[in-house]
Amino acid sequence: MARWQPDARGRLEAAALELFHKRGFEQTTVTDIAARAGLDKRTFYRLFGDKREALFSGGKLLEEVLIKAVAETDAAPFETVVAAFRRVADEIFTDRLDLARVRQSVIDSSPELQERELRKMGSLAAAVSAALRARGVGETAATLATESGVTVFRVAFARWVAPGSDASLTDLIAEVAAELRAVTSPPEPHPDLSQS
Amino acid sequence: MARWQPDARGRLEAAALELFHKRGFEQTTVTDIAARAGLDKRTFYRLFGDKREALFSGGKLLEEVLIKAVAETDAAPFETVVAAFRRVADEIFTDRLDLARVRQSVIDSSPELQERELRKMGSLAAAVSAALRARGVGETAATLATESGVTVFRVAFARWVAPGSDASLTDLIAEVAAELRAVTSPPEPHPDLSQS
DNA sequence: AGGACCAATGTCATCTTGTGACATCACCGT
DNA sequence: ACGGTGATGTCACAAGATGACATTGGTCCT
Repeated sequence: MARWQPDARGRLEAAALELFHKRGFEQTTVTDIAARAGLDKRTFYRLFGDKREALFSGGKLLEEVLIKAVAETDAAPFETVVAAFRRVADEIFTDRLDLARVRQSVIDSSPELQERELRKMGSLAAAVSAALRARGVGETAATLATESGVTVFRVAFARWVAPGSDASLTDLIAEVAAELRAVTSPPEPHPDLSQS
Repeated sequence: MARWQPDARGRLEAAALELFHKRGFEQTTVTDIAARAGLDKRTFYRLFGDKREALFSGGKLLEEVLIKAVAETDAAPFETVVAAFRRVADEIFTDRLDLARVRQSVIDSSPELQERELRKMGSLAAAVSAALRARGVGETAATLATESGVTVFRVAFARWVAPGSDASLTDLIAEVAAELRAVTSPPEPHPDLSQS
């Protein structure tokens, strides 16, 4: 059973991350990636929809864990989503800070990759929202709770990978969630009339 | 001054919207668009960065109006952003429902266009957040208020263009903002112990 | 054993996107 | 009139993406 090297997909992902990091996304050709993995360009396109997708295969696991957590949690919508993201932080991102940093630096360097990341977040949000609705949450509440939860996760994630940071992602998510609650709280009737 | 037909950019935008709508985004070639506008493919790429950009030129005006509204409003961060979007709704989207519906149907039909729309929203959010920070709002609060405001706008906009809807975008934004506040309010300590 | 079959990969051809380099052409001010 | 100038057209080409077909070992069935 040694006709081909095993795990072609994994080799291509590793090669892509490496080359994107070293030369930049635009300067890396799909043929380069395939060659470094000992494969052909055509094989790359059989395993990935396009050049960017090699960086985003982990999204599937993320979505699965998240959906499962939502389905198993019984709380108010927004709290459920936040709790689900905290569980994801524990189960998936702990011990992967270095990888996350490299990956994020690559994404930050390319608008094309940022677009794809946004799209992944969007489909993630759609799945979470569907999971909430499956629990009886109304459509609007599900959407708003999900979007707010995703916002919290994104801000917390950005802090987590920022240089010099050392807090755990779980804690950061809890902190940012509290801050969002404060920001969206109904305003004081006359906030400008007194100092308190 | 009739060497060339005037408003090449506008003609290309109209041609792109028409062809994307009639044949679909993928099935429309840049050469098709240029030909229909009586121009050359190369000219298209001088006016637009890529094929999708022909659908998103309005974003610049949107950002300007939004930034101006944020700069001129003096209220809490989230309320400021919501108010700014309501002003945008009045100044830009009123009387453009039909166009918005066509445009949205085109975007909804193509993942590539959805990616671009997400990116536009992202840069819009960055600009709004910067405008808030220029008014002394802290970085985290600015980000969270902006992202929440954008979420409100997106949900309201989706309702506005949905078939059968007839409420004004301004009113929808106010409604959704109230719903988001409700969703992110701190939860009751023991919500399952009594019916109230 | 021997051949049919299969799944992963390679090869080739082709279209489209996007861009650099250069040509064209009518209008402009002097 | 003449040489800029700016918007446009023409040509060439690398890279992304995809369909059609070939290759190649391994598996399974008889």
